[in-house]
Amino acid sequence: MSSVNFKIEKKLKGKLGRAGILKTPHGEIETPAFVVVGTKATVKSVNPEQVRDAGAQVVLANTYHLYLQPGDETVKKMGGLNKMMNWSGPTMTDSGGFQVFSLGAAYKKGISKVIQITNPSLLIPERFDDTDAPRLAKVGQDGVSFTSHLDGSIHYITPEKSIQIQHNLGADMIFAFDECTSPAEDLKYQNEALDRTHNWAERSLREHNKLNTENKVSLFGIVQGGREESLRKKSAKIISELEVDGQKFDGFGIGGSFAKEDMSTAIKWVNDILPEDKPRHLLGIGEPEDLFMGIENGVDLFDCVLPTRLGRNGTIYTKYGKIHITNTTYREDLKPIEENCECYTCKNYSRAYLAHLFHGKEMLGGTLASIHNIHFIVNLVKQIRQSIFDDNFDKFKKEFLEKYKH
RNA sequence: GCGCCGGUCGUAUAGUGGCAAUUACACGAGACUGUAAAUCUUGCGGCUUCGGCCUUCGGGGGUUCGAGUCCCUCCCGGCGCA
Repeated sequence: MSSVNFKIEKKLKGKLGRAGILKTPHGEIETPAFVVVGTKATVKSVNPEQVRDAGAQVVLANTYHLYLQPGDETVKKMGGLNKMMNWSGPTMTDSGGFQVFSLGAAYKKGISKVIQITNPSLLIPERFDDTDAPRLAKVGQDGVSFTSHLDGSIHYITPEKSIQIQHNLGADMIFAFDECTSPAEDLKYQNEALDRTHNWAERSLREHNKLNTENKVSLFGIVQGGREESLRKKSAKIISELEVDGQKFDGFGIGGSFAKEDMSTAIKWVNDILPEDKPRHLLGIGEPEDLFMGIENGVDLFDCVLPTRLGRNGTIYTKYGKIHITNTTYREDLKPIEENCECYTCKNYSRAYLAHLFHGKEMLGGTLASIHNIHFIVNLVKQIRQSIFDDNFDKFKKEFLEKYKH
C-alpha cells in the first residue's frame, strides 16, 4: 500500500501526457507540477511563505547534504523536514544519487547532466580517461564512498544508508539510491552502472519496507540507462516490475544524463513502459521547452535548480526569453520584469531596482529574482496543465515557444 | 622661494633598462538543468586575413639597439622649511 494516491484526471490525446492529482500526507499536488529545489532544507534566498506565494506546491531536499549537515538524526530531533523548515506542504528528498555524479565523474569537469550533442568531446569516452582525476565520490559495487566537501571526512553511503537517512529526514516521497552516470562514460560502463542501480533499487525497496511501518512515506524507483535505447527500456521494465515482499515502487524517477536533442526520445522509451497509474518524476529538468517536452511525453513531476540558481545569478525568465538583469539596458528600465505578472517581485519592483540590487550585490536582488523565476516556471507548468484540460496543449505550446525563443 | 616625495588603463595599485604593462575593484558580455554555485568564465588602448601591426605610463627634450623605468627641463599634487 502506498502513502500517496495518484489519480489521472485527463489525458493528452494521442500522447503519453496526462494531468492528475497526487495525494500526499501533506496535501495534494496538482500534476504536472514543478517541484522547487531546497537542497539543504531551504529554497536558497527565499522563505517558505514566499515559496508558497510564488505558487509552489512541493519542495525537494537532498539526502547527502542534510546527512552531512546538520545530520539526519538532528533533523529528526528538530521534528523532521516539514517542521524544521516551516514548510507545511508536501516534500521529497533526493537520495544522494545525483551527488554520485556531481561529486564523482562530473567533479571539476564542467560536465552537466544535459549535454549538447554537438559537443563531440563529451561523446568520445576515450578522451575522458580520467582515472587519476580527483573525485569526492567513488563508486563501489556495494555503495559510494564520499569525501565530504565540508571537512574532508569519508562517508560510505549504501542504498540502505540512503533510505535510513531519508526516513529520518521525513519527506513524503523519497527516492531509491541510484548512480547517475556521466554522458562521457562508454556503453560498457553504462551497462555496469545500470546493473548496479537495479541492484541498489532492490536494496532500497527492501530497506524502505523495513522502515515504513506506519506507511507514511512513498518510495520512487529511478530509471537510468544514459542515452542508450536498450538500456533505458531495460531499466524501465526492471524498475517497473521490481517487487520486494509484495511491495513495488510507489512512483518513478527518470534520472541520468541526456542530450538536449534526444531527451524526448529517451523519455518516450521510458514512459511507454512505466505503469500508467503511478507518478513519474523527471529528475533535474528543466527549462521551459523541456517542461513542454516532458509533459507531452507523460512526465508528472519535475524539479530543477535553474529558477533559483539563475535568479541568484541575475538571469530572469520572461515570456520573451531569459534576460540578464545586470545588462546596461536595464539600469534605468522602470518597467517590471514582466507586465501583468502576478508575482510579488513584478507587482512591486522595477527592472531598474533589481539591476541596482544586483550591481550593489544586495541580497534582496537574488531573492526577488528567485521569487519571479519560481513563479514563472511553476506557473508555466500550471498553465500547461490547464491547457491539457482545455484540449489546448499544442496551441499553447506553439504560441509560448514561439515567443519565448524569439 | 628652497628641500624632499609623488604623477602608470574609470579608481586604487605593481612595475628601477626588454612592457601593451601587475593586481583588485568598477564596468561590459556570457554560462548555469535530481545545487561543492548569491558562483564561474571572459573582455576591458586601437586595428587585425589572429601572424601580427599601430598608439600608450603628466608635457617636452635627451642617453640607449631598446625607456614606464636613467638624465635635463617644464607642469601638477602632497609634506617640510621660509
